[in-house]
Amino acid sequence: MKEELTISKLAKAAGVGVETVRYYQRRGMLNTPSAGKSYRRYGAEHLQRLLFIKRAQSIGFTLREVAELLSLNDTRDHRLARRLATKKISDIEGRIAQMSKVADALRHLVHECECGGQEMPCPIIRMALKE
Amino acid sequence: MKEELTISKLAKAAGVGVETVRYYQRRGMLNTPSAGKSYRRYGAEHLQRLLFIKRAQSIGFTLREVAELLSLNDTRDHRLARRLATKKISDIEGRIAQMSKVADALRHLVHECECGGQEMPCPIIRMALKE
DNA sequence: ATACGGTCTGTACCTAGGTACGGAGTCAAG
DNA sequence: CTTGACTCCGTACCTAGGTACAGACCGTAT
Repeated sequence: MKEELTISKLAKAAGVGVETVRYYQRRGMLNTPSAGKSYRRYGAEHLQRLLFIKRAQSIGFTLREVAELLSLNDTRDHRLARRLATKKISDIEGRIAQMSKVADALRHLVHECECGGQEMPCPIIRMALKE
Repeated sequence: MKEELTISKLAKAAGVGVETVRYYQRRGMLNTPSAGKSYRRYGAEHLQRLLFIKRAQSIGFTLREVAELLSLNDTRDHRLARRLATKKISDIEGRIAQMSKVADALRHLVHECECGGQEMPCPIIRMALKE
């Protein structure tokens, strides 16, 4: 593998800032290649890892969880990875269910609000009061 | 209306901490009744507001947005409340779509991992790399 | 060979959303 | 009337997830 990217190229390729890359390194989520008296060079695996972090994060994983996922990869413990992944799946399902309910409620309220006149209290505000 | 609750009763009723109540007051989201040389007393409307904040927050509104919603309620600007709610709906829909894709991918990977042997690299980690 | 711009290290700062604490006043039970 | 619990107020601190320096060093185009 050619280690060809400087840190700023790497950051740019991943769509993050240089400081963010360093931050992940500080958190131990991204290894820091040795500099050898010059600048560090980064390769495809670093980029992959950064993209992984970004994607997992955008899904709603915290950095701590992302780190956990990454370390599973490193330990090659398939069973554990499966357990975590399975747990994560039900997490996600739960969150989706929650969010669907909320979206439904909001849709209903917007509709109700459109129908009601200006004089009544806005139903969007009242929504949150009842389960 | 009877203003009967002390701050700790109020906080408890809403399921938050006393300090959190004060924090919301500092943020101007909850008014601070005058103490009149004694302890402040809180009523049902304070509790309602606190519950609103909690619920709206659990839905994914930031405190800033919650404050905005509350002030909308105060100004009775239905159109703006609707716009906010509508925007939030598409936010939520987007996140649901994202999360569904991820859940699917994870399910697929868990299956694949269960079928593959220990010797192959765990596919669960590889997931996030491809769209 | 020097100037300009990127890198490295360390530390400081930022927003969001709280949480904790110190010191003083107040309330209510015994 | 004392004691213990609660309140008030101001300020400090905390985690998460970064972002921004400063000062020194490196590397490349001119």
